Amino acid sequence: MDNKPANNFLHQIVAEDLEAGRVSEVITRFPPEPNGYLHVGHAKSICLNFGMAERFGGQCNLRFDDTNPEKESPEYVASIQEDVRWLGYQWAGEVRYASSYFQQFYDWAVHLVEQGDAYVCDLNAEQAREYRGTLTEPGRNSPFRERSIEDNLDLLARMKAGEFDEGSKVLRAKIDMASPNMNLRDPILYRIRKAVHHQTGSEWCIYPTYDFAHGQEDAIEGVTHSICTLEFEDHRPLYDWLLDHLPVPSRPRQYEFGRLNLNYTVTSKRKLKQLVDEGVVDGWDDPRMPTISGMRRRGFTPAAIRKFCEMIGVTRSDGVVDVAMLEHAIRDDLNDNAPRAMCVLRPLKVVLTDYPEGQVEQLSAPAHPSREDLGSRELPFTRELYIDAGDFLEEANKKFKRLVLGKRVRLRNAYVIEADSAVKDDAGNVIEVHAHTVPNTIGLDPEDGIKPKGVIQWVSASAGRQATVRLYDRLFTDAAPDKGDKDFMTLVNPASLDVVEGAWIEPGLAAAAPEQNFQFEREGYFVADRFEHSESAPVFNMTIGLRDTWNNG
RNA sequence: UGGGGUGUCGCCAAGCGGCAAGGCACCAGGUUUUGAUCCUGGCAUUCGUAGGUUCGAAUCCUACCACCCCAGCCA
Repeated sequence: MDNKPANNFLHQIVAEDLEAGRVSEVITRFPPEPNGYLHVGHAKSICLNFGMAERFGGQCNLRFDDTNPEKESPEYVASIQEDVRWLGYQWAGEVRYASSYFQQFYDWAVHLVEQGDAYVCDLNAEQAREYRGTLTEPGRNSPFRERSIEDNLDLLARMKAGEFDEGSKVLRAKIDMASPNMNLRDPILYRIRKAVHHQTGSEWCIYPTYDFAHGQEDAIEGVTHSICTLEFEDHRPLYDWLLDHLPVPSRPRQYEFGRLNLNYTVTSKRKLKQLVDEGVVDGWDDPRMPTISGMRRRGFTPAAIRKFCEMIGVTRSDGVVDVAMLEHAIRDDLNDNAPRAMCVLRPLKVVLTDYPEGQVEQLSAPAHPSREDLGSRELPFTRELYIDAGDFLEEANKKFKRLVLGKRVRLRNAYVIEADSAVKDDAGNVIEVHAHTVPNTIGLDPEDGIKPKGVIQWVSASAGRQATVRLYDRLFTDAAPDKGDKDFMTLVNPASLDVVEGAWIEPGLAAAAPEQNFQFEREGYFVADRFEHSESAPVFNMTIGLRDTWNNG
């Protein structure tokens, strides 16, 4: 309970509350609305809320804030639970739903009316907007503001009974139409929505607004610290007003933190949904998406995402985090834990003219340079093999540490070879390289003392397997696709996906389990696709390339 | 021009009156059968600006400036 990652201002608040005895235990909650898939911004909130409970020995609830049936669906309810679990968190007890408290909310609405603190208003949406005033001008009281308690009670009951049309009436709190805080200008508590709700069906035709639900949900669940993002700060006075005017069972407190912004990324459910709906990506879990499920499919690990959230911290300032930090987090995890393997993305055949046809040597290579516990794998070595086309040049300067005619290069985990000639097609393209092995160089330097310039990966042409490898680049070409009046849809990177159909992989890779991570040496980290990879038709997704400091940055 | 916030290195972020942590990125070396990893070193005489209080301020006070949020019967 006391081995903490970094400290942040909320940890301090909670620690002080515990110490002062203001709360005896910490109860937090992660309250998504099931109207989209969770994204990396939610991961920050999840890590914060669940992490807080973990750190202080409390509990964290998963509660769906399902007060708007028109935008929600069971698909989202399911995906959200899966994502939270995948991140490694366990919520306290059963999953909760705001909708399961609807009767209580209604009873409290009646309570407010009886106290003279709420009234039924017949203004339509446009009229209500007019009466609300503007940022600089106070609003005016609704002509329905002074209805009698009896009338309000009757009208509210009939709203609930379905007697009125959508939009014709709302229940509003009677606070202050002249408040400089717009949220206090008689905020709407209930609206009529004759929609089927994914949890309550047709039981209700009036639904509470966020403001009339959130604080009470927290109070019902005994939430002590209700953590939300900065844009709800102006709602806190209303959150408190409602709790002060209702006979709630506990008194939660709201605290706000700055939401996560990532450059080259959009994190808005609306925009992510648009990318999905317009087919820019293949779905919410497309590996290019910053959704939890997209990152999962891309090969990110829960540990890396949690590490990232720890790195960026929690504050009240809203900044833009460099995606390089997210990339660092996943590289760091995978460098430690991903087995190494070899994959040739752009195959160029090499024939070792001195190597006997039909001969196969089973070479053994460690799965990881420092993790002996990860074991080793067998690499069949044969006369014909593939290297990457980018690893050969007929002639090159000394900076080029790969294969050059007349020069040597080490085949990773195998022999040093020397290139003799290049075979070209009619157009002059190199289609094959003839080379020979330097004897006795498995695990040893050449006996003549002439060391190879570099090391390159290879795959046996006869024993290797072919695979589909998907290479990804950032989804947006602009560092701030979300900012200003730019249309983010026009900033989509046309080259964000590159599907390589004819890649060659070392034989053992075909048997990889879906979601297994690897480092394809000298290329990057890859993962066997969660849904489409199979031993007979291997499919790998690039998680992130290796850091490359070759051409000065 | 109303209200609520935030301003510390290119980015994130410690700092809570005693003399600017750390991470990312970047740069320079070293090791290396991954141009990776790893290791070493460098990287804010200065904390939005201007005043003030104090022996002493990023930390307190004042004014100003910049940016973000709020006028959904969304959350």
